[in-house]
Amino acid sequence: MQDMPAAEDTPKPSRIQRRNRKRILDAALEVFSQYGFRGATLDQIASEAGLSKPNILYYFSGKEEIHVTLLNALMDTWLDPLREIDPEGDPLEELLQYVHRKLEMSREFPRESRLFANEIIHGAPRMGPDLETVLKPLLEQSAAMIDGWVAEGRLAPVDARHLIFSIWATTQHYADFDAQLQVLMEGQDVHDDASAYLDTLYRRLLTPSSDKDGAQ
Amino acid sequence: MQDMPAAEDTPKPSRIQRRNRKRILDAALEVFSQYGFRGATLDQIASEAGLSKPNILYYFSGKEEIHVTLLNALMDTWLDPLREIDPEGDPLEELLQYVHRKLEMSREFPRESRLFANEIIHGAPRMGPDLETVLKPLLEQSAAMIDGWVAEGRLAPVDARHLIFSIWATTQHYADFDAQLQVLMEGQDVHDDASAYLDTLYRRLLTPSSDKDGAQ
DNA sequence: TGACTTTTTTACCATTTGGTCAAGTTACGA
DNA sequence: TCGTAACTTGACCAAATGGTAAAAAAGTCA
Repeated sequence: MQDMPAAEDTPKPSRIQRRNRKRILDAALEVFSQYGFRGATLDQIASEAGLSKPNILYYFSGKEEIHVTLLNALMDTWLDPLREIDPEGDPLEELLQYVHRKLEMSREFPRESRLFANEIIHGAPRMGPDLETVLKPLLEQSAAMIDGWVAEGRLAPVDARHLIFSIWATTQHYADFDAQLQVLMEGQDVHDDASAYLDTLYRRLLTPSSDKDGAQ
Repeated sequence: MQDMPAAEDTPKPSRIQRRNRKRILDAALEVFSQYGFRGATLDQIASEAGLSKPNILYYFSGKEEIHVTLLNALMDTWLDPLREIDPEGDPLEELLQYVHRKLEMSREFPRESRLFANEIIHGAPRMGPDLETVLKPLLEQSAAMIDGWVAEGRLAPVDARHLIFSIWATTQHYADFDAQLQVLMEGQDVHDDASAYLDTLYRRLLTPSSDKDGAQ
């Protein structure tokens, strides 16, 4: 955490300041997630936010800073579901709940998902540090927890890291590839079916063989 | 198929013409997949191709045409693995083979995967028609085949369309989110583990219960 | 080799776009 | 109500970028 550029360290964000920064970030999320970093223009963001371009640059030092701000804010909420897994809970149910929470986030925050996906696809030029310092430790911790569950025989043997990757992939897919799904499943209730399918998928993968001492 | 602009309908592409068009498309794939459509510049593509910018515009009418050409060419090879599923083969093995072929494509053609992902994430502005006319029929056909297998009890009950979506998601993830994986799994042999994991995942999902007549 | 076609390059635009600046305008405490 | 600080804007840049035009160069074939 070596931020705080010593220039303007939020002494006390005024009411109007908070409001406008929020407007800008909302607009930027919309525009960036739709057109990508280079595809988005400050004019678009300004127009979407209902502010003038110079006014936007009054609140943020540049296009880049807006993008980075969004990405940082995103990272936290994005990983919340993973943090909420209870190591004391029932392994299978905890993981299934994680899947469902993640899928729910794809439905509720598709723009955030696409913003993130876009950043990673392009090599994560602005997220390298965060991935290393925030995501990686959390992955390691979660993987260790899952490994523990497997060792105790409370989950079927599974590669913990790739399990997590596949949960990310399958759930975020519904947000990131929405345009494709719209064409392929026009009108159908994609998310409800997805929820049922993913439940089946991970239940069959993770349910320990009920032989002899088999868990529940 | 209402193309063929009546202007230049490839009478006979000269040797040098084929060579340069290929160079340009190679370079464009590299640049587009890395920076996205708007993020890529003709100068970059030209430099990567070892040609001058005007020279590129001699072979393609514009940036857009290069991109569309790439996308169209991609669609075909991209769907080949799905077409190769043998309706007469063993259901489980056919589908597992499909998974492995798809994963292999992610390893061999990550740029193509990212190009495609990028296009879809941004709303598929240049692929709408192709998705409808090429992808959708193929999906329907494949889903029908899988439904048939399930009905015969040769596969565990499963939502065929979402099964296919999840295969796409999990395999392409390894190409599209490579930057993230590099950080999280530095140095490790991601693909081999992925291959084993996905095999387990889909085997457990699809293996029909070995009881007498199956069904749940 | 000479006439003709294909390919390549050297300048050059016109527009877009991120960003600046100085001059307003508004909010707010004393 | 006045003064100061916070906020907003119109007018502008400079650089980047997609694309054009016309001439030069390189092939090609008789």
